[in-house]
Amino acid sequence: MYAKVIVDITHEKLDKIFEYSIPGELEGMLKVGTEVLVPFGRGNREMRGYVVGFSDVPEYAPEQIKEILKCEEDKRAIESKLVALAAWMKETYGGTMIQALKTVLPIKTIKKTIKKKRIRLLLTKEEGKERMDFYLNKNQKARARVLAGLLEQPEQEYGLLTKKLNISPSVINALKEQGVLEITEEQAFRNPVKYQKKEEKEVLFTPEQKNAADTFKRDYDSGQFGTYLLYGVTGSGKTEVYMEMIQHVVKKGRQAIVLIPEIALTYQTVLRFYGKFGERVSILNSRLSGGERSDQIERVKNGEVDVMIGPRSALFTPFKDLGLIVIDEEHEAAYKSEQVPRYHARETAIMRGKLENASVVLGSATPSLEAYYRCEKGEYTRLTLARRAARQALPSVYVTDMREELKRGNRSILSDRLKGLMNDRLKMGQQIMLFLNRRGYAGFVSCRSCGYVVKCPHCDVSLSSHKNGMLVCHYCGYEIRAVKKCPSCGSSYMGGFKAGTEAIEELIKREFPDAGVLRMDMDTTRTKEGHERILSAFADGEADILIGTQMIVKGHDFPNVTLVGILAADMSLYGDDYRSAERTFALLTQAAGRAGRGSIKGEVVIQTYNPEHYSIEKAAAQDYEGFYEKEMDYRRIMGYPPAAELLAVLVTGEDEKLLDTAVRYLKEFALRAGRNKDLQIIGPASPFVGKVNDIYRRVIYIKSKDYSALTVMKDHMEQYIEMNKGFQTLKIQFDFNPMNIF
DNA sequence: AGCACGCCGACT
DNA sequence: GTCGGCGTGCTC
Repeated sequence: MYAKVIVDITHEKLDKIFEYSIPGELEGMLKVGTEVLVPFGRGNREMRGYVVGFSDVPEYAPEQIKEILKCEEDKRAIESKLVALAAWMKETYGGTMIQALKTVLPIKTIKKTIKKKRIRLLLTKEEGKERMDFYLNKNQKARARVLAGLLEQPEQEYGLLTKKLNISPSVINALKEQGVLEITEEQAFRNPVKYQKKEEKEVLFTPEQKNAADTFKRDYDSGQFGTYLLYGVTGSGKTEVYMEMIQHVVKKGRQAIVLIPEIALTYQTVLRFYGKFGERVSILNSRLSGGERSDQIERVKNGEVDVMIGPRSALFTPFKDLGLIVIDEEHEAAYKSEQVPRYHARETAIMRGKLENASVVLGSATPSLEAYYRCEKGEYTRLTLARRAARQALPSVYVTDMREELKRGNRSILSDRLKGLMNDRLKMGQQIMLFLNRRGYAGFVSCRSCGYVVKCPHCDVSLSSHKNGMLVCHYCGYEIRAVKKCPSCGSSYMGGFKAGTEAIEELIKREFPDAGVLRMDMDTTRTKEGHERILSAFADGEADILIGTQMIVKGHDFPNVTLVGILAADMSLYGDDYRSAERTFALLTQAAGRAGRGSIKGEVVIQTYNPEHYSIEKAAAQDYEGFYEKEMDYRRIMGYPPAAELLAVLVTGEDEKLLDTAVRYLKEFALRAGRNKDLQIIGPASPFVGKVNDIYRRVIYIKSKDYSALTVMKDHMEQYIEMNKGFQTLKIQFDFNPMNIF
């Protein structure tokens, strides 16, 4: 037997799998993920590595294969479990083992950049000069180079110095021996958030909240570590329930991970956790510097942290004894990775839970169809919070049909009803949120005469018009001046489909000149903390109206908001994507849930051209179950997840002809390989966006009732691709149950 | 990364 | 000749 071993993933050159033979006494003791000690390199120095697979036949020249020295079964079980998780991810989502390991053990890569080795000169200026003459006399050029560098700046980074001066490690070592310099490794952990633990307020739970927490605790205490769906309407107090569960787990000496979509990871949310768990909480987010990130990991390893809050990647926090993983807003698309391995945090969390005997709690007001479906099948336990925590009523929701408005001669973006209600609120000093549902369409420019649409020459998407008179591609950043005349028919009726937040802001300011207006979108939040600033300004009552896109839906609680207007509610219905209806329903429900969080009952106006579509109808009625039934029917008929399993094979390349041939071969191979199986193979198709940055894209879809049939197919295809040189210039990615149809 | 190998200039 | 520094390349 032979074992595949990964030695160290921090250095690119070693970033591959090595093969070792397994000595008799270790036979049967090794598993995927086990840490082993192996001889490495010419000097056979001992190195730590991880087993990532096995084989009966060696792939490498057998006479050159060395033996594993020993295995350390339990010593560092944490990382071993994470490696085992990586192996599962590779199997389930495709890609290489190294890619999987890099996602799961990012600590090491980052650690090196932080735990920076530095070189410090130990000599004074005079001593240095003397030494320098000595080296020059002996013609020791490299040593002189280093010394000269250090005389200029006595302390420098190891990597920087060696690269800049082209110095090999042997030179540094020699100088160290001579006492000219020393090598230091800095290490100081910072805590990114300063705060004080507030004295705990007594939380009064509603019967529903208590019931949910108690069910969890009972199972947990009896050693049942399952998956729960905490299905609670907006404002039902899911966070309190999470915290109660976490506290239970922490009291038993175990740790918890809380996943939050990046956009919802606001200071406010984090503060609530700090208030309860004090310094033993840590956060990971993209705004932390590399140093701060690795400090947090170091704190975790030292056992200084009980609760880690962060986005998808925080799932891999190396806790010693993980007891609970919470995934808030479980339906969010951000939980699916866009990079290989394209894993879903929900499934991966459940797998990690299995490996570590931890429970998983998924929370949402609008659960993903997947999660709800698994509840129906009895795989997850459902915990329901049907009422708002402070007993506020759910808001009243009105749907206005914009076609009717048009017929009545109202050509404005605002329906008469919304405008009327807005005037009311402004008079009463209450706040309004206007939510614009735009996904990719708004702002494109077309010819009203011939229908010509201005597109990006490098990407297969239309350009968006910006206020500064430029047309911009949101995929590659390409920019041109706005055209006045149609390049196709020459007519001058070129017009933008103005529906961006900017345009709406202008209109609102004109319509309500006395109201304070804030706008929040990609442009206004680009700066660091811009997001936070706008939200807190609005919370402090500095403006009456907040206009924004998806991002205003999450996070802050605004008790003074009593009216929510949803403009162009059906925008997200127009993608030919099987998840459009689900996304629309979730967005509308979440947006509507922003209204009436305080003591006054809220109202919501949904403006649409499609009032009879079930996602809008059911969202207006706040009827999740009704929506679920309808949507599941559709998924069943069409064979989309979660009714069936779907694998997208995305192939990209610069040479369109080659791409087409390769994809045709790949499909033929899939047909042959899946001949006797219950598979459906569709395509190849040009995706919705067929070209990005001059790279063409094609996609093949494979459907099956059985997920494992798809992973088997993926393995076959991976082999086929590796064997055939023709695929070398192309990039092929597998996406299981993709979040959108490409 | 870190180790050994082999090249090349300097010196007994 | 040989000693020792320095760059290069490889690691199952």
